Amino acid sequence: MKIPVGIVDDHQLFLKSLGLMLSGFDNYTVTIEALNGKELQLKMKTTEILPQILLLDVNMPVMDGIETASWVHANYPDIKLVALSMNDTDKAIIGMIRAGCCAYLLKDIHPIELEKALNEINVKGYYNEDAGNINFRRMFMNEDKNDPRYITDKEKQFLQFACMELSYKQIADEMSVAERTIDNYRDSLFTKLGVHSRIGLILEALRRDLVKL
Amino acid sequence: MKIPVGIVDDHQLFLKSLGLMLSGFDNYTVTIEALNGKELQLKMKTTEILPQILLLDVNMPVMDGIETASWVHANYPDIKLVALSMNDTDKAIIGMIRAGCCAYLLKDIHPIELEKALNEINVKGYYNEDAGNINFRRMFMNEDKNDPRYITDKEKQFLQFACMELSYKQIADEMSVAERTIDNYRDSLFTKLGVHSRIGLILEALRRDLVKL
DNA sequence: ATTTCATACAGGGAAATCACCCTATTTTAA
DNA sequence: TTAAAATAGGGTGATTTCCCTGTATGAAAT
Repeated sequence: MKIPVGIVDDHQLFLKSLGLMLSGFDNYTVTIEALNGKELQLKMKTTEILPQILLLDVNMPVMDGIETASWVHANYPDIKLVALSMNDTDKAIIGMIRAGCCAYLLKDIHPIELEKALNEINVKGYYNEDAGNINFRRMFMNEDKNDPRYITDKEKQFLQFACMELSYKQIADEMSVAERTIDNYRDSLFTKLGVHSRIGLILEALRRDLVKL
Repeated sequence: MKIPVGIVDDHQLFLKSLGLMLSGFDNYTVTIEALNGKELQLKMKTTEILPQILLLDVNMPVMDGIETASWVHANYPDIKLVALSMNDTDKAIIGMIRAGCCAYLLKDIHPIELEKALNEINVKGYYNEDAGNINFRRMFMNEDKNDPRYITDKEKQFLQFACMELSYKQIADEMSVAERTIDNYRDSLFTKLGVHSRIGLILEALRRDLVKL
C-alpha cells in the first residue's frame, strides 16, 4: 500500500514534475496537487484519500506557506507537514516550523535525499537534514526577549521609518518623540545590529527581513 | 528520433523532476543535466549527443544564466536557448534574451504549455507566450542610452558601493576618483532616480534591482 | 514604605559626513 | 572643431554620529 502525498506549490512546472517524480518512488503516490492554500482547502474537502504527508512551498500567492501550514495543522493534525523552501536564509521557514511542519527541505536537495526524508518522516515522525547548513542562530534571533540583541517594538517601528527618505527630525515627528529619543533608538540598534551608520542599519534590516522594501 | 534537450538549474530537485517530465514527452529526451554553467561546460565537452534545446535557469550560483547563455551562444550557435525564470519582474530576463535566448518561460507554466513551447521552437525557431504578462516597459528600462535617465556603468558601480557602509570619501578611494566626482555620480543619480538622499538612493536601487543585497 | 536599580526618554555640544551650490579642466563624440 | 560629457576643486549649511549628562517611570529588594 503506497503512502498518499500532497504537494502545494505555485510554480506549476515544479508542482507537476515533482508530482511525477514522487509517483515514481516505490512507496509513495501523489493524491493532491494544489497551486496554493486556497486550492488545497477545496481539494481536501472533496478528496477520497487524505494525504499522510504534505509538501508545502513557503512562498506562494493567495495563501502562503505559513497560513496553509497553520490551517492544515489545525484541521488535520495527523498530516505530516514538510516545508519546501528556496533558500536557507528564508526567515519564513521558522514560521513554518512553528506552524506545525515536522521538516524543512531546500529545493536543491537530491531526489534520493527527498525519498530518504519521506521515509524517515514515516518512521520517526520528523526529519532533519544536515542542520549545519542552516543558521539557526540567525533565524531564531529576536525571539528571546532577554537577549541583549532583542529588538523592541519601538525600535522596529523606528527601523521602518529609517527605511524611508526621512530625516531623523521627521521620524521623531512621525513617532511623536524627541529627536534625542530617536538618537537612542538608533544608537541601540547600531550595537544590536553591529553597524555604525544609517546605511548599515537599512541594509542589515533588509537582510534580516526586519523591514519590507 | 527524439530531440535531445539539456537542462541547467541549481535546484537539484527541480532539475531532476523536470528532466523526468521532459523524458515523458513524446518527442524529447534529456541528454544533459547540470547544476550550473561550469558543470554544463564540462559535460558539453564530453557528451556524445549535443542538445538541440537547452533550458536555462536565470538565477544560479557559480555561473549564472546570462553568462551561461552567452557562452553557449558563442560556442554552439545552433543550440536553441530557453530561459526559465521564477518571476516576470526578473530584470535579468532581458539580459538572457540579449545573450541569445529564443524564448523565456516562467516556472509556473503548465507542462502542456512547456511541450507546446518546445514544439514551436523546433518549427519557428522561437516561442513567445502571452507577452502581455510581462512588463516590458520595466524590463527594458535603462536600455536606451539616450534616455536622460540612463544609468552609466560608473554610476552602477558607484551604486554598488553606495549600498555598503562606506563614506563617500571611502567610495572615492575604492573607485580611484576624486571626492567631487563621487558628488557628481550621486547628484546625477539623485535626479535620475528621483530621490534626494543616499537613503533614497539605496532603497530605489534595491527596488529597481540595480544592486543586489 | 522607601530605597535601589534598570530602562525609556530627553538635552547640549562637537566632529564627521552629507547635500548642494558654484566653477574649471579634461575627455569624448559629433 | 565644437559641443557635450566626465572629472574635479572650493565652500556652506544641514544632517548624522557620537560623546557627555539628566529626569521620569516602574519593578524588585530591603
